[in-house]
Amino acid sequence: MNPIIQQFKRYGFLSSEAETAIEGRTKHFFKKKHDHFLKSGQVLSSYFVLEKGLIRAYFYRDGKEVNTWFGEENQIFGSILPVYTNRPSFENIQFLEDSEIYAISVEDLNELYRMYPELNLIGRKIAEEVCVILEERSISLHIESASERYQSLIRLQPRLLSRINLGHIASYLGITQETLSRIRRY
Amino acid sequence: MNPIIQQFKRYGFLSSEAETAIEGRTKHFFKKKHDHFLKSGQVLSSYFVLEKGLIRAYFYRDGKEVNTWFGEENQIFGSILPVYTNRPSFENIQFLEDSEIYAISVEDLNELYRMYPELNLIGRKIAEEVCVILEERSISLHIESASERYQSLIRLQPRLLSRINLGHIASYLGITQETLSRIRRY
DNA sequence: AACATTTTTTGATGTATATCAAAATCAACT
DNA sequence: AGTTGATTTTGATATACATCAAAAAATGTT
Repeated sequence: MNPIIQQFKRYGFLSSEAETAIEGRTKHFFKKKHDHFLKSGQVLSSYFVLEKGLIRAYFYRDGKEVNTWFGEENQIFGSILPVYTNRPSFENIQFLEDSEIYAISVEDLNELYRMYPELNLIGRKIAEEVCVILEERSISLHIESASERYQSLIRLQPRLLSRINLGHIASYLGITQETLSRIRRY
Repeated sequence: MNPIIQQFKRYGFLSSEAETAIEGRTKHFFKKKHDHFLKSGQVLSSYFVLEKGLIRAYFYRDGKEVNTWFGEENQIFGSILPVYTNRPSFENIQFLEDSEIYAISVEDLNELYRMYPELNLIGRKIAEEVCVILEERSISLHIESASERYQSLIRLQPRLLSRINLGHIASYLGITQETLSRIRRY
C-alpha cells in the first residue's frame, strides 16, 4: 500500500475518494547513495516517505554544510516552509544510502487540500507534530552541552550512529568532529 | 472585535456560525505585571492573543528559569504541545507588564475543530507558521554565536530590548547576563 | 594482499563563554 | 532628596569547545 496514504491515516480519517486522489499523485523513486533529492532553490519541496534508506537535510553556511536533520524509514518528512509559503526550501536533501522513496509535490498537496478539505485535519496534526519535534530540538540546542546533545540524539535516533559518519553527526550537533570524537571516548 | 477571531481570519475563511461559536468561548482577562497565566502541569494551555502587554514563556532547568520566547501585542500564541497531545505544557507563562488578554482553552478549541472542520485549515496554517518560526530559532541556536543571536533577536523583535531586563534576554539567548552585558558594550 | 582514500583519533594551542565576586548604576518608595 | 533593592557592568579566573596539524584506523579498489 502507498506509504504516504498509510502515514496520513495515522493522523486522521481519509475518505476513499481522497485516497484515490493521493494515490494518483504519488511518485515513486529509487535513488543511489549520494544522490540529491532536492537542491535548494531549484525545486519546490514536498512531503515524502522513505520506504527504505536514509537521508539528511542540510544547508550551507560560510561555504560549509550544516546538517539539520536525518530521516529514517517509516516517517513522513518535508520542510514545512514551502508548504506554508509556496517558496522553495533553503535546505538540500541527500540520500546517505541507496533508497526507495514515495513523494508528493507541494503543488499537488495544496490542490488536494482544496479538493478534500478533510485533509486539513491531517495536515494540521502533522504540522503540530513537527512543532513538538522542533520545540524539543530548540531546547536541546538552547540548554544542553555538546555531550548532552549527543546523548539526546542516541535516545531519539539510536540507529543513526551505525549508519552515518561522525562528521555528519557532529555537524548536526553543532560541534566539530574532533570534539565529538573526544566526547565518545569519555 | 474579538482579537482571536481577527487573528484566525488572517489565516483563512471563517463562517459566521464558527465565528459566533468562537465568540462564545473566548475568555477575556486583565492581568498584573508578574502574574502567571499558566503554571506548568496545572492547567491545559490554550491559544491566546495579547491585546496589550508583554509575556514570557519559560521552564525550569536545574532549579533555574530558562526563557523560551517572548510575546508582544497582536500575535497569536500558545504552545502546540497541549493542542497536539492533550497534555499540559511544561512551560510557564508570565506577564512582564500589566496586560489584557483574550484566550480560548484547548478543550474548547478541540471542540470547535470537531464542530467546524473548516477551522482545521486555519489551525494547519497557524501550526505551519509556528514550524517556520521554530526552524529559524533552531538554526539560530545551532550555528550563530551569542552575539549573532543577539543581533537576530534585535532584528526579529526590536521593541523587546527596551521592555525586558537583561537577565531575561540572556536566558532566552542561552548565555549569562554578564556575557550579554559585554556583548552590548562591543 | 597492497595501495589509495576516507574516517576517526590524538595532541597542542587558541577563543568564546561561564563563574564568582564586587562595584556601579538605575528605579522604587518613603 | 535619601535610602533600599534591583539591575547592569566590570574584573579575574576557569572551562568547554574550536582550530590546526598529524597519526592511526577503517574502508574501498585493483
